[in-house]
Amino acid sequence: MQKIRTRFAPSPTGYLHIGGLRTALFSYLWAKKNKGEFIIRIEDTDRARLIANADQELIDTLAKLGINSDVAIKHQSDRLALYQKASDKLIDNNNAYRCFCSPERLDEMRTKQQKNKQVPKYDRHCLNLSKEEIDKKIVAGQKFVVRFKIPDNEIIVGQDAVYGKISIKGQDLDDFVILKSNKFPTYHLASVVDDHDMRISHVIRGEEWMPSLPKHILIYEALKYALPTFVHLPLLLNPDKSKLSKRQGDVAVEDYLKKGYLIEALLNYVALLGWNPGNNKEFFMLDDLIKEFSLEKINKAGAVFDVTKLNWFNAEYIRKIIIQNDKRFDQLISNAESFLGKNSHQAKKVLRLFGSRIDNLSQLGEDSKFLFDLPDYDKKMLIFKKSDLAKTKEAINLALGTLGKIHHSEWNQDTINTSIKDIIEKRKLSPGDIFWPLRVACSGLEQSPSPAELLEFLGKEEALTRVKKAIKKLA
RNA sequence: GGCCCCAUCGUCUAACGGUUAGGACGCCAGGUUCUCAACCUGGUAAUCAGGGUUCGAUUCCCUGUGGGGUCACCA
Repeated sequence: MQKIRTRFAPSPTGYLHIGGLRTALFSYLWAKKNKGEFIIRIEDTDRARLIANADQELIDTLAKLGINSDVAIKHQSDRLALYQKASDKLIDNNNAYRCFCSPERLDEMRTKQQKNKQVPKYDRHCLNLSKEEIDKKIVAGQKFVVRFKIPDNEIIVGQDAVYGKISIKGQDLDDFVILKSNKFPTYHLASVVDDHDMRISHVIRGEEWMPSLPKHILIYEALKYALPTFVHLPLLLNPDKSKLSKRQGDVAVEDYLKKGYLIEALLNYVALLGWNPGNNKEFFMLDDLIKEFSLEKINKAGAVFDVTKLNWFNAEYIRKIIIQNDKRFDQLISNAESFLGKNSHQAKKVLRLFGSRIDNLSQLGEDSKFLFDLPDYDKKMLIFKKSDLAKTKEAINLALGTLGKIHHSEWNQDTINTSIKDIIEKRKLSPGDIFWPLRVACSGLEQSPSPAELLEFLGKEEALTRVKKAIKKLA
């Protein structure tokens, strides 16, 4: 049995994209499910678009999410000899040829073709250069690229684990470049050579690569490499169904992390884009995904990336973690701290108060502001809609008296609630008569966590100060 | 435009050729209640169209339509 080996091969031209994350995740899951190996490989063959340190940031972001390479990470730029060798072999076997056409000539050719409503395609100007001509040009220092020679009249048939059989006529293909004039390989050559060299069993990548699958198959065959299993993943889409891109909303994984999305939620949501477990289960931690992932359940149609549902997952995870109160809660707290600024030392208590009221940690700062700085409010706000001024005054004064008698050590929700309910019963008040003004007194808001929670959070001293302030307003 | 791929509620999706087409998000309503959220209950909403094949098509085939991807010395 062949060992399952997958890879994620980003090019270091920017940050990790949500779509990239999904591809990396599926590759990782398939390897882990089969006790195989997952490999990260850096495809840095485009020298022009290269961004310094982007490779490391890509790797770090994946690591944060729990996705790590099982072997040392290689860069294609360190392996040029390998591609050169493959290119030479292809030339020797007459599967490829040198092309000395200048970019200007190619541009001209293409515009002419387009003007004539033809498909832009290399005209094979250099296909039949004689050995002497080639040598002369090389000696003269002329730059050249190496092009793969597409066999005429051949139908290339490929097999994909998701899409099944896909076939294309050779005549629809262009003699594509495999080695650039700077001796760097193009993606097509480099990825085939590397996937073979690294004994990749499953090539898992986005659907946008499907049109070049025939080219890759041709290279595999010309190089006499055994074909891996190809797995093309349906695209992630914008709400308008175009390929997910930075237009409306963020696409960088780091942006989501910075905005307060939890890793668990991100992975869970992304895993369910283009894949399903075959049942109604929808909560998956990484380990569950490894257990249940399968290639058969990958969809063909693209999936819209819908932040609304991500938000729901995020809210669910925030609540779950707070309720379970295990070590993940500590991580959540330190995560929350970054959104609370100078009040970060209160992160744990703020989370308890707002955990069920937010779907994102980034809301914490704004939502909890009133706890640290009471906003001004109108005195009319203190009167419950089904109550009146007299009753409100009576209730809040009674509350002040009762609360004042609670010892500091007893100052908690339960005691507070018991005392207030005691007043309600004895004085035949309705809960709204007393709870409502207490809420407004503590928060200056009409919507907030319950008064008892607020009172406890504020602590006896600050709580009573706010209640007294309310009484003064009513006077 | 050429080539390739795709098509179930608004979105993510389920359904050996036989189901009142299921679940989730969202939305709406009700319940709980001092507010909001959470929570519970219910509701809303889909097989792109037309032809076949079949006793029977969401499902298989064809055509159309729609959407997307791709056509670089970028990946």
